[in-house]
Amino acid sequence: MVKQKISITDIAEKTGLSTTTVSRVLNGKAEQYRISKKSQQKIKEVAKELHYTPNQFAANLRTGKSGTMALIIPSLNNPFFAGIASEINTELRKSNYTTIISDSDENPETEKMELQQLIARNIEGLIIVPCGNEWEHIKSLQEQGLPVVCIDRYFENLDIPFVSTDNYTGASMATKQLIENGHSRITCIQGVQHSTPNKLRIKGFRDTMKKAGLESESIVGDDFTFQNGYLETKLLLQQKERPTAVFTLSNTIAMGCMKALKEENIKVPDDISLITFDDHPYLDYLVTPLSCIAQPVSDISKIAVKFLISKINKQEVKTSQVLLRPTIKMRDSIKRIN
Amino acid sequence: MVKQKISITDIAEKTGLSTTTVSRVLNGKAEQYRISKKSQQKIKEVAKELHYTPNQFAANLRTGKSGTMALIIPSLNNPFFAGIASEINTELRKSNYTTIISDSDENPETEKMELQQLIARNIEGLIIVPCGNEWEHIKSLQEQGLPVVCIDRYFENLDIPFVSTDNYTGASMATKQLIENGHSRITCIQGVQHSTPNKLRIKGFRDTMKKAGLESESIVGDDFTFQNGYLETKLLLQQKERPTAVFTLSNTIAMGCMKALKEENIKVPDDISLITFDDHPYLDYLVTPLSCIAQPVSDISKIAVKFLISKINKQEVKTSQVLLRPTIKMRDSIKRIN
DNA sequence: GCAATTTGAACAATCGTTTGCGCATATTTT
DNA sequence: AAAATATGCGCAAACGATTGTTCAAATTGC
Repeated sequence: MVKQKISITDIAEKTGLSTTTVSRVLNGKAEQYRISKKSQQKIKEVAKELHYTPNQFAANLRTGKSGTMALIIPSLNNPFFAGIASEINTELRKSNYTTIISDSDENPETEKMELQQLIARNIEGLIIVPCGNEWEHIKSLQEQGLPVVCIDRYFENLDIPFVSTDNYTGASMATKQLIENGHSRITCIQGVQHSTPNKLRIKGFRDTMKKAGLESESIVGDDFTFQNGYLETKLLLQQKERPTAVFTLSNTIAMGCMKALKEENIKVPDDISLITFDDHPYLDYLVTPLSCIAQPVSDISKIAVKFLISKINKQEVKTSQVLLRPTIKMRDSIKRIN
Repeated sequence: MVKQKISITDIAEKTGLSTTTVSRVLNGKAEQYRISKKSQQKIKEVAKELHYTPNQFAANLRTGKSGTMALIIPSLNNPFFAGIASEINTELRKSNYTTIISDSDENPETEKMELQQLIARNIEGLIIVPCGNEWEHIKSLQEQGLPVVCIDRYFENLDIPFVSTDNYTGASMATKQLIENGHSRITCIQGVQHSTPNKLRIKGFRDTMKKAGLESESIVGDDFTFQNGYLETKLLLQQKERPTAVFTLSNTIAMGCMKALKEENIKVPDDISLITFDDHPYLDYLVTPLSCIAQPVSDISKIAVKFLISKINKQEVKTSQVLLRPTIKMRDSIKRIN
């Protein structure tokens, strides 16, 4: 703590006015309480001269408002989430909120603990990428009056607002692309199974396969990690009949997959085609520029913030559950076969 | 804010004890103040039953301790900084601190404003990657008693603690590597010129060139961005006599460089060799796996946190200015010529 | 059995702001 | 010139926790 912090009282003394008046001027309520221009000026001058910074804690204690929002994501190390964090951080700052970013590390217990901490900090709102399939602790916060919005992952049939990608469509697009290029033996490497995006992507994949008369779809994996992508691909390559195409459900999985392919000296797209969920600048410069389903990260973040702010301002929002359409970015990782 | 928050007073009422006693028990000072086991138990039970969470604001107002640290980085979107943020976040949490991550967006004015905000939040310590060459505002905070440590970028000849990479050595290693492979026309694309890491990297580059009798070194660029890397490379390729090797001073610059090279259909390393500062998982899967100077991100973060905690605990630290040795990761982006 | 000590806990001030209410003075109205 | 209204500002009580000090009751010592 910076010692000798100067308070509203110091300004009051120096100006010969009361803390009440100082507070009002500094909060822009001067007009409302008819403080004379002269006093206003004096107070502002002295405040500047003394380098006054209000003690948020005191103000917050009094008002119950913290000016703080919380963002909980599964991992800052995942570029997808880092991007979201960055966007939300700046977006919230525009509305004069400070964001506390927490990393649940894909662990529901950690998530709960962080949430506790955050509550103690009197957060005014929460944006969360829930990392488990339990929703009670989140729902209960909402019921206590805390504005909450889920992003990326969410809970269906629950009235917690969310903003996410239309994962079903995204996966369908990717799968269709593969099929149209003649692929039929397609393996999908998935992430956390119970997560809504994963479920919907899988559904999109399955439905599209089925519609094309391709029943033999194979789905493997269980985590949105590099590790998972690597291991599953390794296993995949052991099979007698390898797939001709792989659809990875995240950029992290894709990276793991690529590592395995590289080790086994399998070329994309000549030996195997690849498409993934999530875009990333690097994807353009890979051995084979990777085709992907790009999520509207920026829009997701902005809408989520908007929801939160509206809730706080008690504005009515018609819809608060939004799915944004992803775009497919074709690069060179899919080979036309047959 | 969650309404109907229960306070220490509620517990006091329900147990028939005073807030004093409740506070002491809940803060683990029961023994010190000889609170009976029975009372302790009762208080803890009721606290749990009521789902009590302390109001940090009240506590902090009283104690002046906020349990909050600040981290200011130039951009969460840069994977290098995102990695640092992630590490520091979890590291500080281990010591029971909440971290507020701020994004200065490479803008000194923004940095100053954020700092103001953070001061108002009574942060107990600051880890910062300063984004300008002004240090007064940071130094002044330190002089007011705020523990500060710079990471990555820092100020020489100032007694602000810092943890960074030995950039001079890193750049020397990279340059030497290039020279040993027969390169003499080497262009270095730098980042923010006044930043200490950049200056030292440039110095390492220059000295190594000079030592090898290569005086004609060319240095271009002025920002740690994708843009900068792209534009400078574009310009580079216009020259009559192109360099045989490029040394980019960050991963973002490298990406921009690669984009330009790709557009002009220049192959790495056949047409031009490339090495960059900063590692990233993706580097392994690029068209040409990119050789790099990897910074010890994890160690930097951990040491920075350690410094901060020591300062707060008023422990003496012998040295508080540390440069960590980077490692060179050879992949396939350097061609032996001549 | 009375003083001395220990045990267990409460009083009340405090941190820096905000805010409902109140109260002089100054100005205008009639 | 008295009444009504407007202007400019301050009092003092919160907010919820922490803490130096005090104090009664229980226990011990002699």
